[in-house]
Amino acid sequence: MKTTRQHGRRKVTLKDVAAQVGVSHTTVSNAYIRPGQLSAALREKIFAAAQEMGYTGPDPAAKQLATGHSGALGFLFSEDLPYAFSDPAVLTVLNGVAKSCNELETDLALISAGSSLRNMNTPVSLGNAAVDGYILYSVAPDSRCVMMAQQRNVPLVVVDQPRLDGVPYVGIDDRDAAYKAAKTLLELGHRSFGILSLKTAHDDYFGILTAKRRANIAHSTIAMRLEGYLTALQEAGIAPETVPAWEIPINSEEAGAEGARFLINRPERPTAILAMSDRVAIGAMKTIRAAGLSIPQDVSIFGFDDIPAAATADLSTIRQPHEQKGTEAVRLLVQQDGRQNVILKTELVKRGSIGQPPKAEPSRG
Amino acid sequence: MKTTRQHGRRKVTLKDVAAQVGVSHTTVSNAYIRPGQLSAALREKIFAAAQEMGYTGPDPAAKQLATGHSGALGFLFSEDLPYAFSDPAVLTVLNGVAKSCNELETDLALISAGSSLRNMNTPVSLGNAAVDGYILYSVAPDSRCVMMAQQRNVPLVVVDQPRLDGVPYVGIDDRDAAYKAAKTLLELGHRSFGILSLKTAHDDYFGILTAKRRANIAHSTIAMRLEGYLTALQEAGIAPETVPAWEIPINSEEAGAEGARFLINRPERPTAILAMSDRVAIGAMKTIRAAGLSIPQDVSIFGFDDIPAAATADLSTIRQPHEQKGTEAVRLLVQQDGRQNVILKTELVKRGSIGQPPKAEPSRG
DNA sequence: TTGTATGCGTTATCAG
DNA sequence: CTGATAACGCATACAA
Repeated sequence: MKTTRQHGRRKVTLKDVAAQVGVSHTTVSNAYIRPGQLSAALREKIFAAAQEMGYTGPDPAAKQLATGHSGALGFLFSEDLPYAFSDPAVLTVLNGVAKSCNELETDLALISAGSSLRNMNTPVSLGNAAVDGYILYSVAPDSRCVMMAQQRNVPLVVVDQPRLDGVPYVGIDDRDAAYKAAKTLLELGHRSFGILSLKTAHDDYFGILTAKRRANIAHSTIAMRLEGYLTALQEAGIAPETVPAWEIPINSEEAGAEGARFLINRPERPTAILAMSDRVAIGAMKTIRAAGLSIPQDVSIFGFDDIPAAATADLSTIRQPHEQKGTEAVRLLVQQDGRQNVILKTELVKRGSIGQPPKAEPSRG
Repeated sequence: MKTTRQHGRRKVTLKDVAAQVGVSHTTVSNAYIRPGQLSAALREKIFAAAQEMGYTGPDPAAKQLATGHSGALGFLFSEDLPYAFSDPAVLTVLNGVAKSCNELETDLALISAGSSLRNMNTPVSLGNAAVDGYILYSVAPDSRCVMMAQQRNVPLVVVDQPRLDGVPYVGIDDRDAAYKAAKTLLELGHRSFGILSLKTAHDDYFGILTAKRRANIAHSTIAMRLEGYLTALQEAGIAPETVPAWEIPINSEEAGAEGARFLINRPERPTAILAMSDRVAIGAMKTIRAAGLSIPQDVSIFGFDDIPAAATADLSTIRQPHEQKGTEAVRLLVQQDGRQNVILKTELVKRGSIGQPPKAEPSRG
C-alpha cells in the first residue's frame, strides 16, 4: 500500500498552488487556517486554483508535524481489533466516544495494543496513528503500552483499568455493584453460590480460580468485583474460600457456558451464580437449561453490564452507563484541566433470572 | 488538547538519543528501521538509552512525512460517527475490516464524512487522520468526499456505493437479491405489495416514494433493490406504479415502524411487505402486531441484510456477507493491483415471517 | 495584507 | 557499518 506520487503525477502542495496563483505559500496557508487574514476575493481565487489543480488541503502529516497535533484521538485496548466489534459493552463505550468525537469533529483511531504485545524484544510503537491523546480502555495494568503511552507526553484518560497516578480515570464502583448483586441473591435466601469470573491476569489461563490466583489479580475491576461478591457472602457467614469460582479467559458466551458446566457439576450444586458479565451469564444460562435445570427455580443467575441481550434473556444484572463512559472519557481528554476522576453510577436491574432457592436441598442426583 | 512539550520537559527525539549514545541520528534511526545494519551490541545500547531517556520510538507524524505512509487506513462513511456503532450491518463490515487490519498490523481510523458536508463553502479536509488509503463505505455519490478522496492520490476502495471509474468495488448484486425476495413472496401467492425503501437521495425527505423520486435515485444500491422488487412484480403482472412505497430517511426500527403505519392503513392493505433492511422490517413488524394483525397470517414481511436480530425476530431476509465485505475491501486496498471488482454472493433466508396471503380478501374494516 | 526564514522529527541517499 | 546532507509539506514568528 504505497502512497503519494504513485498515480503518476507528483503530489500537489501548498507551494504549487501559491506559484499558480502568484502569491507566497504562506498566503495560501493562511487561506485555509486564517480566513480573516485575506481578502475574500483572493481567498476565492486561491480555492479555485486549488480545486482545479487537485489540491485537497494541507497534508495531515505535515500539518501535524508543524503544529504538534493531529485532530484525532486514539482508543486503545488490550484485545485484538475484531474483539472490539463483537463485544456489545465495548461497542457502547465506543458509541459514546464516537458521539463526542463527532461533536468535536475529531477522528477516531482504533488501536489494538495486542499487536504491540507480541514482539516483546523490539521497542514497538503504540500504534502507527498520530493522535493527540489516548483513551486507554480496560488495558492490562502490566501491559507495555501503558508505560509507552505515559512516556509519550500526550493527554491520557483511562477507562475502567488500570488506575494510574496523575491520569484521569473513568469507571464505576465495581466493588459496590458486585456487593449489591450478591446481597440481592442472599436476601432471596440463597446460601450456595458459584462465581464466574473474567480473567484475572494477563495469561491464557482458564479453569478454577485458585486461592493463589485470587490473591494476585492484576485487573483491578475484576479484583473489585470479586471482593464485592465475597464481602457480601462473608457478611452472611459464607466463607470466601468455600465459594467455587471459575476463571474465564475471554468474555464470550461459549466460555460462560463452559464455566457453568464446572459449577453445576460440583458435588454441591450452587443455587445461585454470580457472573462478571452478561455474555458469560447468558452462556451459562444455556448450559443450565441444557442440563435440564430451570431458571430461576433450580438456579438463579446474576450478570453484569446490562447489554441489550440481557433484557431479551430476562437476566438480572448491573447496568453500567457504558456510553457515558465514552463521552466522559473524551471530555476529560479534551479538558485535561481538573484531571479529576469520574465514577459513574450503576443500577441494579432485577429480572426473571433470579428467585428463591429451591426448597428441597438439591443434593444432586 | 495541546500536545508535545506540555508535561514540562521537551519531547525527546532521535537526535537526543543519538547525542546521548554518541552516534549520529541516522544510526539511531537505523536501529529501529533496519536492525541488520547495526551490531547487536550497539543496538542494545541505543535501545537502553532510549528507554532511559523516555524515547518511545519515531514520531508517527514525522515518520509519515518522511516515508509517505502512515500504517493506518481510513474507513469513511456518510453518516455521523455514532451511527456506525448502532447499525449491526455496518458493525459487521467493520468487524471484517478490523480482522484484516489486525493481521496487517495497521490501525483503523473511522472517519465520518458527515462533518465535511456541513460547511460546504470551505474546503474541508477529508478527516484529519493521515491514512494510506480509504475505504468508502456506502457514501452518497454526490458527496464531496468522494471527489476529495479521489484527488488525494491514495488507494481507494468503495464498498456498496457509489461505483467509481477505476476504483475497486466490493458489493453484492442488489438487484438480483431483491428480485428473489419479491419472487419468493409472489410464489406464495401474494398479489398486493408494499415497499419500505431506504433513502434515495441526499436530503432529509421521508414519506411516500413518489414517481419523481423513483426516477431520481442517487443511491445505486437502493435503485437496484427497487428495480429488483418491481421487475419481479411486473413479471407477475403487477404494475410498478401501483405498488405503494414509503421512503425512510434513516435505517432504524422507529422509521420502519412509521413506514409500516402508512402501508397497513392504505385502503387496500398489502398482504406482503418488502423492506430494504432488517431493522426497518423489524420496526414494521412491531407496528403490524400492534395493529392486531398477525405475521404471516395477515401480512408477510421480507427484510434485507440478515443481521443477528433477524433470526430472533424470525424474519425472512437476504443474507449479505457483511464481514466479508470488510475483509475484501482491505484486501483490495492493500493489493491494489488487479483493481478488479468483487461481487459477493447473497443468500435468501426463509423464516417464519412469510406465508401464504390470507384467503378472505381483507378489504379492511 | 503579504512574503521570508526557520523549525518540526524522521527517513533516504550516498558518501566514507 | 557509520555519518553528513537533503528532502518531506507545512505553520509560524517576524519583517516588509
